[in-house]
Order: sequence, then structure tokens, then C-alpha cells
Amino acid sequence: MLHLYDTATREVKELAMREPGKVSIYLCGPTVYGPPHLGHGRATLVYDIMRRYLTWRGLEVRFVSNITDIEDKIIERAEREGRPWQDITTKCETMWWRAMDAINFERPTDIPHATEWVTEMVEMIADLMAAESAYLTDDGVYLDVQSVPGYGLLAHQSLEDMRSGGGDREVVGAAHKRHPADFVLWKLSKPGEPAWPSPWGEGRPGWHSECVVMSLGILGEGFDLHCGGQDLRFPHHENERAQAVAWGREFARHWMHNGFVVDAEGEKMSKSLGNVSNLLDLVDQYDPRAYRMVLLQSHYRSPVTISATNIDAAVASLGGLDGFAGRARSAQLDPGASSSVAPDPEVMAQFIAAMDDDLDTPRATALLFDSVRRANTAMNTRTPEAGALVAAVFEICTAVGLELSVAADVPAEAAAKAAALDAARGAKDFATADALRTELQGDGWTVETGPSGTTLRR
RNA sequence: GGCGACGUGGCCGAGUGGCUUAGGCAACGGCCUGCAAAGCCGUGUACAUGGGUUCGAUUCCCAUCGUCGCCUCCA
Repeated sequence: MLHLYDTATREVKELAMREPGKVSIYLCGPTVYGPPHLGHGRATLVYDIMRRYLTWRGLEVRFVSNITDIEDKIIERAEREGRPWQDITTKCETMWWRAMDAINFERPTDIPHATEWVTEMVEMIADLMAAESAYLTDDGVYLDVQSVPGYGLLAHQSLEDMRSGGGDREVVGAAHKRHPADFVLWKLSKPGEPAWPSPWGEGRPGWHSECVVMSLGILGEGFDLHCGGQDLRFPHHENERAQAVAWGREFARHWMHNGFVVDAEGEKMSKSLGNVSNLLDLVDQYDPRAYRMVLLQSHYRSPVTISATNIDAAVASLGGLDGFAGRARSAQLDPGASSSVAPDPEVMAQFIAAMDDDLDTPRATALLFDSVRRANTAMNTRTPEAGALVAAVFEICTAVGLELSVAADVPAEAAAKAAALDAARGAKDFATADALRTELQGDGWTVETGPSGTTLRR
């Protein structure tokens, strides 16, 4: 079974399932106050690949990912632009799904919104108050982290060390808090701000509270896996866990974090540095599959550079894969063909071994390309094993969410030119044939002329 | 200050104490082709630096240099 690095224990260990055959996963989703960027894209793609793979292995995956639709950033923007905050969240969420659909992110099984879970959050906070793990100040309710055993599990730092760090950084709400690391569970609202009722006054939930309540509410105690970007490890995930512990609930049993997206200079893309690239720009300008391909070729925990060079190389490699898919179809060996056979078992075993080893997609991708080469050779020589190899290639692509474009839409005009090209070649009128080919290439087509005629590909 | 990651061939990017030492992109040579394209075959003295351990290190250890991340904005 799948083995994954666990941030809490810092070792690769088997992803244990609470219920055999069923996997429960919670992924921290976006706060909808701006356009999705490359970092969001990586986080969703990494887990999309994992989720598809687990499903492909025959497991029933419950994959929950939230939308944070109430948060300070949203309120700030609403005030700045003088429009209702719901206007921002609905528009940004629409944009989010447009980008996610473009990169072929399979929708989660559950998509809870923070605003739908406020009542449950208030109940949790009341419990924490009753247990004296939380306290009220004049601006909200805070969690007393010193009351939480094992605080720092994910940060791998003691409260002491965390405190000595930070340095000149301003501690949010320092004046009200018992400890600098204490964080807000319920924020009392100022006039005009969005507000929900609570025993402590009207207000809104703190960022860290929603994910605890929603993950436990939907998946139940001791769910299998909690994941997100490295930047959520601390404080967000640490604080989620702290609330669960203080609440007396068993939380996630395994923690997974993906590496950052870095720019050409090797610096992390982050909103505060202002070096984020819009995910929609990427999918509009390039083959939307290119991002997935780049990520497949690097390990999910390593930082990955996204640059034109990188993406271009991925686009080129996808072209090769599409060409392969086209050839497979011509040979009646693609998955839809009646003569299709079972995927080569040895290739599939190697694929599973790679993926089960902490999602070693680089190794799996190498295997994919090796299999493509073997399948090409087998097709060229019409060897019987071609079918199984071709099937293995398609199978791997399915398992990682890579769609090969088998049928390129060739406009009638281009198709006519291709036919004319073949006719000219048949008549040994090579001058005309070459002219037609140059013309087609000028239109951006890759012109492949084989024994059975000319095929076009973009 | 504390914790952590990393430095691989033209570029991207895996991995390993010695065995044909990934894969992608690009380049070059060949096969194929009317010529190409696509495909296939082949080519490139890669592992930051200095020590150490070892029969043997890119892989282990130490040091140095460099890059990056986290230590309450962030996927």
C-alpha cells in the first residue's frame, strides 16, 4: 500500500486506513479573496494525483476540501473596494473552479464552506471555554496553547524556541494574549463587519477553527490524512491540531505537506513577496496539462521551479505522448478499440511500486516514457506485445490524471491539404507535396507522413 | 538565535556505496524516407569545495562556501 512521508514523525510510513478499503482525506482549500496562483495549483495537483491514484487502486476515497469564505483578507478587500464581501467570495470561488477545471482537478467529494459551519464552530469554542483551554479578552476568544500537550508537533519546535525566534516581528494581539503563540478562535466584530451570534458577542470565527470543525464533522475522529502546502504546516495545521487536542478529539493520523513553487530566482512564490503568477494565465497561455507534467517529473516534497523553459519542455514531451496516442489509435490499440488487451502486468507492478514509495512520480514518469519507447518499437515491428504495452501507457496516464489527446480536431481545410499532399506524393509530384507540407507546417501542424498516408497533429 | 531543506551533465529533474550509474527537453551522428517529419538506435569524461571513513564515495561523516524555507499573511 501507499507509503507517505508523515510530517509529524518525519518518516515515510504506510498510510493506515481507519476502515479497510476506505481513505479519508482533508485538504485545506483556498481563502477566496483573489485569483488562484501557481502555489494553489501545485497543492491541488499533487493531491489530485494522489487521490486519482488511490481511486485507481480500487480504494474508496472521501476527499474533503474546504473553501474559506470568511476571513480578514476578504473583509479588508471588501472595505477597500466598497462592495459586499459575498460579492468577492462568490466571484473568487467561481474563478477558483475555472482554474481547477482547467488543470483537470477532480472535484472533491465534499466542499464545505466556512460560513456554513459557524454554529458548529461556536459549539466547539464553547466546549474549549468550558474546559478552560480558551479565554475571553476584549477582542475575542483565544486558545491557550500552553494548556495543549505536545504543541509544536508539526513545527518541531518548542514554544520556548518559537518565542526566541520571530525577532522583530510584531505579535498579533500581543496585548490581550497570555502567550504570544495563543491564537484567536472567535473574533468580536466591529460595527459593519460580517457577524454571527455567539455567547461572547457577535463576531466571526478565526481561520484555524474552521478546518478542525469541518474535517472532524465530515470525516469523523481519527481520519486518515490531512494535507496542504508546507506553509500551512505552521501555524495553521499546528493550531488545528491544538484545538482538536484541547477539545479531546482524535485528529488526523497522518500529515502530508507539499513543497513550494519557486520562481526563476529560486525564491518562494508568496503573496507578500508579490512574485505570484496567476494560474489562469498559465493555463490560458500553455497546454493546461503542462503543469501537471512538470509536477509529475519532480517529487512533491521538493521545491519546483515554474518557468517558461520548464513548461515548454513539458509541452514538448506531451506532444510526444499525444503522437504516441494517435499512433496507438491508428493501430487499433487504444483503450477504446475492440482489440484492446490488459496492461502489461510487469509495467504496472513497477508503476505501483514507484507510486507506493511516497508518491515517486518521477520514477513513475520515467517508467511511462520507457514504456512509450518500448511500445513504439513493438508497434513499428508489429510485435504481439505491443497491445499490452500500449495499454500500460494509457493505464498509467489514467491513474495520474493525464489525458492524452488522441483525436486532434483537424479543420476540413487542413485535412484537404493533407489529402492533396498524399495525392501529389502518389503522383510523384514532390514539388507540390513539399509546398503543401511547408504550408501546413506554417499553420502550426506537425506533419507526419507514413506508409498509410499523412496525419496532422498540433 | 532555534529548526529544516538543498547544491547533479547545455537546461529541467530523479537516484544510488561498486552492477548497462533514471527520465524529459535541447544538440549531434545513424536507420527509415523521394526529401522531410514522426519513430527507433547511438553519442556527451554530471554529481558545489576541502578533508575524512572505506578495497572503493556523487552516495556515509566533518568542515567550508552558496541557495532556500519555517519560527503566528501564505497552497
